[in-house]
Amino acid sequence: MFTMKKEDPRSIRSRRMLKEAVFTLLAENEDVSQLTVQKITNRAELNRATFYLHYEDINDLLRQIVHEIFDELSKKVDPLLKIPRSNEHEQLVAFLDYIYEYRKLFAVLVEHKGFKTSLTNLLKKTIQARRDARGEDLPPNLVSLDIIGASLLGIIMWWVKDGIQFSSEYVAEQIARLYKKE
Amino acid sequence: MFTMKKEDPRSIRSRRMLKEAVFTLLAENEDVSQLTVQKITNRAELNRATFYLHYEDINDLLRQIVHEIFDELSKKVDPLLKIPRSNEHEQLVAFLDYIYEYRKLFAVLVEHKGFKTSLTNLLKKTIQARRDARGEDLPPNLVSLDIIGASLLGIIMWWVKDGIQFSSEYVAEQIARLYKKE
DNA sequence: CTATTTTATCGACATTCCGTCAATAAAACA
DNA sequence: TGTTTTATTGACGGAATGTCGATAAAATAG
Repeated sequence: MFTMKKEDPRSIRSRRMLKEAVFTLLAENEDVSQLTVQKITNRAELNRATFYLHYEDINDLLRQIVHEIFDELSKKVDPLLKIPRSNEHEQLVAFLDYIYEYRKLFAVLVEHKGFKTSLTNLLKKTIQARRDARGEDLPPNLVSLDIIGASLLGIIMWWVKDGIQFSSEYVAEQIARLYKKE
Repeated sequence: MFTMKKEDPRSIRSRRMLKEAVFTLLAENEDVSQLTVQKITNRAELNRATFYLHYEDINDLLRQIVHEIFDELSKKVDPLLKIPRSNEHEQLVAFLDYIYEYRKLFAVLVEHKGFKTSLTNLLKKTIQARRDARGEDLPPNLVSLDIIGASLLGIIMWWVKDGIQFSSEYVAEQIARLYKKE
């Protein structure tokens, strides 16, 4: 049996308040570089020193927020990877729909290095899974995973930041056209 | 005849020193977010207040540096666009070679919004020029300029930040494979 | 060439943010 | 309930910011 060491409810509440403060501030500010510990703790109605008990700095807090979002995103993506490739378009749209749902947050976090790395890794993992599923009918002149991951990241960054008027369906179709050899 | 209002040589020298200070600091720091006006003016051996006479803030200074680099880059790219498409590969390699030359600076500046916009516009302009040159044999299922620009930006960002061990030749070939329908 | 005007640079000030104390308050536990 | 543990807090020193008036250097007029 695991002896789960109980966490002080004050800590849990403080961390929740700090994260919520970041969410509301980002929704107003639109710019991650304008965040200060001062603003965050004011919004969370906590002392500034309390922040440093839970996080090393603002980047550390953002890192953890990113981690949690990716846990959730991975949980939604992983089952999709098990579906056969006939549904590739639906898979892609479902994935993009999730991003669209969090587009404002993504538009901010996509500037964060850890976020870019996590998202790229998820994309590469997904592409690799598809290639594995396809088996032997791989095209001979293969584009490397790095390149595909980087280009997909670029498209998603553009979409959430400057092209959010386009639907998931449109972006999915454009991506399909780009990568499909015909 | 234009009456060029002469600039105070002190101003010219100060701006030059401040820009050079940024270059040397970025070459050491590797991180644009760690720049401070303090550090820049210390390195430039100028008073901190002098900085604010010439630039609004650090972003303003970076904006102007970006602008100058793109003036230079555009001058190199524009002639290439006039060459017929048989030399597309050489054009792409020449373009990437220029980026490779400034890769350390690019790796830093590519985080800057103005830089991304400028680079994307240049890429889109280049792609459009090629499409125009090709005339009527355009593929029916065209990928939008926005999408191609965004994916190329993503690839270049990855290259200068995480994949600089790869040669211009390699990246050019991968890009060609990605966008060429066969 | 000298005197005057213009303006670039500088030292200093108030403000804000940062990171870290010891003191206090709240939760966990015996 | 009384004791131990730990989360929260106010306060302090240091650093960066943006903006003064004072000074020094360049441009200009006589």
